[in-house]
Amino acid sequence: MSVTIKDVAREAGVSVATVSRVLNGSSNVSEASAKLVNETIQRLGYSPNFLGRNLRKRETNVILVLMPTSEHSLYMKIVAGMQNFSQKLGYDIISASTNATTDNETRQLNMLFNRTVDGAVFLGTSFDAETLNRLSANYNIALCCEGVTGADVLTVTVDDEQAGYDSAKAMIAKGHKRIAFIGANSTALSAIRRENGFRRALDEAGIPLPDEYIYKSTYDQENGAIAMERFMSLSERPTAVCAVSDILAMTAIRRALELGFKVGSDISVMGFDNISLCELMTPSVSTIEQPCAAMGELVIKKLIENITSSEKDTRCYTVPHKLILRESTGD
Amino acid sequence: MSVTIKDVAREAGVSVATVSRVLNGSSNVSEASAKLVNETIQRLGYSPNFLGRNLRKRETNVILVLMPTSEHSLYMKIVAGMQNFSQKLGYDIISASTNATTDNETRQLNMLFNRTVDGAVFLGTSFDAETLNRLSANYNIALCCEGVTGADVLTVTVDDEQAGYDSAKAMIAKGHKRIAFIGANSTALSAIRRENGFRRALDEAGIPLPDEYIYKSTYDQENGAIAMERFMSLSERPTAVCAVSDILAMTAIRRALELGFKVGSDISVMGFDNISLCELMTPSVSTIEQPCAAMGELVIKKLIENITSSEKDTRCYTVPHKLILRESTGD
DNA sequence: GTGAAAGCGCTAACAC
DNA sequence: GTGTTAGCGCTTTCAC
Repeated sequence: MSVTIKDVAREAGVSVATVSRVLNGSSNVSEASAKLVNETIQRLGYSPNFLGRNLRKRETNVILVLMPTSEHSLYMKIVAGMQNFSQKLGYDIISASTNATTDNETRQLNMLFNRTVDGAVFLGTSFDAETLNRLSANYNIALCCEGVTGADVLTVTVDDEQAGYDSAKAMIAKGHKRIAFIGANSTALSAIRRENGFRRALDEAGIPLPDEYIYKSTYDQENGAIAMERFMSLSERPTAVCAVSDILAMTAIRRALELGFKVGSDISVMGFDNISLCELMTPSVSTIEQPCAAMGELVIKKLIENITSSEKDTRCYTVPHKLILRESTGD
Repeated sequence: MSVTIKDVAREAGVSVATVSRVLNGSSNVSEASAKLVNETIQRLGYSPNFLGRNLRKRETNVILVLMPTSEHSLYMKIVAGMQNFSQKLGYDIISASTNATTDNETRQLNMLFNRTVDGAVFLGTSFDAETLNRLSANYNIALCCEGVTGADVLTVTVDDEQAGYDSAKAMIAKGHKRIAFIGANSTALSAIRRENGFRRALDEAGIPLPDEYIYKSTYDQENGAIAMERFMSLSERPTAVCAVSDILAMTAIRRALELGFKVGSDISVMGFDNISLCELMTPSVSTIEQPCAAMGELVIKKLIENITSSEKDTRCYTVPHKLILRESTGD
């Protein structure tokens, strides 16, 4: 049914080795046979079976990307960046969503164990440092976007502490003196670091931070609304809010509007990520941009280096973020 | 380096055949050796190499999903539905974005040609009917969400004509007499059908449809704003607008707000798809829901049937849509 | 119930 | 330049 290298060899009157050579661009083949073979390939509609090839070469040139959810445009942008870049290096990217469950994550990782892919990058993971270290010792893996404390694994993120600092600093620069924070009390390292940066900025500016100005829960979108409601019911309301994600900022904004406040004047709101919706919303959302394409490219570059080299780079790389001011902070 | 079935066999003191048998749950193996083999597998941390297995079995149990863009939550929801479902049938889903270019699409399809996957489903495609028919003759493919005229290929969509009809009908039921339409003059069959349904509803109700009430361009988000601007500058402004996508509806809404109109009273707007943002936006967006999970499940079910059977089902299946009214139409 | 051996489609020595 | 051949890791007859 399916045409194989053998068929091509027979039809072209050469050996399978010769066909393989033209397939792989080997120089040791005469122009004449190359032409003949290529014509035969065309004529038979032959396409090499990569199961055979990959089995023999013990590599697949495919990298798996695992993410907690595929319904977050941030991840999609990162994956797109990876795809564009890896293509040039002859690698394919395939991706899967784990729904943030360890079960799914473990199951998806089988592709790594069963040698269907050469490496994996986690856009957030539910594995602990120990598990990751064990994985990293035996396979080529990397973390992107979200690091894990104590994990001695190749990692690419923004400088979350500095980004949190910059976010707060932007509000301070606008003259705000009462600034609240919507965080996440998950174990997410990025959220913790952003909060640390936020606190440092207020600290440096001598701005007090009452406990009621900090709302920490999960990344679930409704928490933005809950936080805002809580803030705006305080006797001394904040005039600005920094959130650890755009989605949280957006639902916070929506609730503020519903409560009758003018966003951008009564209350300013900063997001984080710069997902495409930031521009679409009314008001548009100020935020810290994560450079998705750059992060994706760097992590893929480093991971492929690990795959193709004998030594393993397990360092943590940082890419530059960017402050973007829009209507939600009165710009 | 990597532990193979041979290692397990040697360590357990049995033949590779026996190991293979316990791996595949064959009944013809004594309880004793099964136990022994399983222990050895555990001890050595063995994981079967699927390249070898798939090569031998000539199947991968993997299905490829190709989509124009991964930054559309509609597609992500469909893929999620597919994933949850296919898992039960022992299949994995991998997905890739084509950025709507034939080049990318062709390149991605190599996974089908090189036998890395058993089948492919297109969430929209740039291939013409002839190409698809040729593909379908030699491989297991399916279309989901977006059909192609003349393509004799397994297809699953909503009844777009009826959905367009229902969208307009909902506006008519609310008493609107001047209803405009934001469409797409792309070759997208769904957009054409939705427009046909829209026209039928107005026709049946005896409502005139001046040319200026139809704005057709591409699915690019800015076109919603352009359309709305055009509509609202007419001497006789429409009081309702139906769009072929939520994104177009949302940018239309945003522009209407910017122009000082009250959305839901001055102008009602209907979207299409029911992406999660519909609820998040202010005002929330009325729409026609596409049943993502149901579409994903059905197409995967049918495709797997094709893969595992000798005859090929190339019919077109339809799944039920749902009208959802929210604030943007004054509800 | 178990093992020996063939072979899935391919690449890469090795010989010529 | 080219062909022969071994073997990647696995499943599956076929004997026993």
